[in-house]
Amino acid sequence: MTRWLDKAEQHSWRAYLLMQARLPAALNRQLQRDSGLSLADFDVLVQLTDAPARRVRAFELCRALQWEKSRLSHQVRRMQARELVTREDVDGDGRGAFVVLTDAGSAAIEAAAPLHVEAVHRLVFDTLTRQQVATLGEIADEVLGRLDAERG
Amino acid sequence: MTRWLDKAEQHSWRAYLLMQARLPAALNRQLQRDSGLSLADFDVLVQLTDAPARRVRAFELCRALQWEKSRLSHQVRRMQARELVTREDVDGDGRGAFVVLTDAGSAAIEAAAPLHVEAVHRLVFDTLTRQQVATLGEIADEVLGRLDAERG
DNA sequence: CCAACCTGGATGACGCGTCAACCATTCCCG
DNA sequence: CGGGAATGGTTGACGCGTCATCCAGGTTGG
Repeated sequence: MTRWLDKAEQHSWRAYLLMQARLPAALNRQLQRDSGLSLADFDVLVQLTDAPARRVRAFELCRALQWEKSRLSHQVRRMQARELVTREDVDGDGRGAFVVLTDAGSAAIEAAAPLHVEAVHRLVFDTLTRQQVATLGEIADEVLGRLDAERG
Repeated sequence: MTRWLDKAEQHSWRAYLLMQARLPAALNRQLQRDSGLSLADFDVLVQLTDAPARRVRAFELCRALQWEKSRLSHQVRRMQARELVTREDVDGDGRGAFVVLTDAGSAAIEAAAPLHVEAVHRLVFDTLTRQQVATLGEIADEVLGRLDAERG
């Protein structure tokens, strides 16, 4: 016997699905329009900005961003083509690769960050109460816990 | 002066972003593994199942799903290749097109639906309180309102 | 009537994301 | 040692999603 969703669950689920489709799209458009960056670009650049010598090992980027390696590889290739980052060999480990922030990349994220965080404020936090913000965090933590549990 | 995110906002935001990346991915994998369908396939098939004569005008599907027309067109092309749907001309309007559910499509979603809703229960609703479910809906409605206002 | 406009839809290019396969290097253990 | 397993990374194919562009068929106003 299938457990279907009740009225309240259905409404919340539908609304959540819609938000989850439209919010990233809106933030992406804003970033793209104002700074020529995508959300994925932004995430990578943030990690590199916070790193010593503006460089991070690829596998560490994967860990920090929770990305799989092939995803990072593709992303870095595209960003390299736009000269936001470069790759460098690691001496001491012939397999490894550093992803290195370029000056252009640095400039791009410094320009983008304030506009992006402002958009996040406008679209999300300005309309939510402290309580709602707290609950959002709890919900996400719960679901993430479930996801981790499921993967064993 | 940029308004950065405070501690609580930052935690909620990060957790939300992570959930939003991993939850659809997990649901997609489940659906793909158990039924050979994607979430996008599922959404389209649901609409068609609820429709008289198992067919809906393309532009009505766009309205119902909040998709843009090119997205639907691409999706229908892929689904048609797998014989989940077909297209039919509309008599009375030479531009229009019906998207029509096939028997294979009908069988696919009937098999997929119970497993999918079960996964949604397991990953989301089983761990949330009624209050959290309600708040999730409120949050999504707030943000969707903001998004609509911005496009105003 | 017909030209301008609007609507419904398709297409191509590109970025994002996953999966599977592959390759080189390094590690580890018998 | 030497050979198999693990690690770090790349690549190709494919589905998803957006944007810009195009097109045919309708609609409307002068």
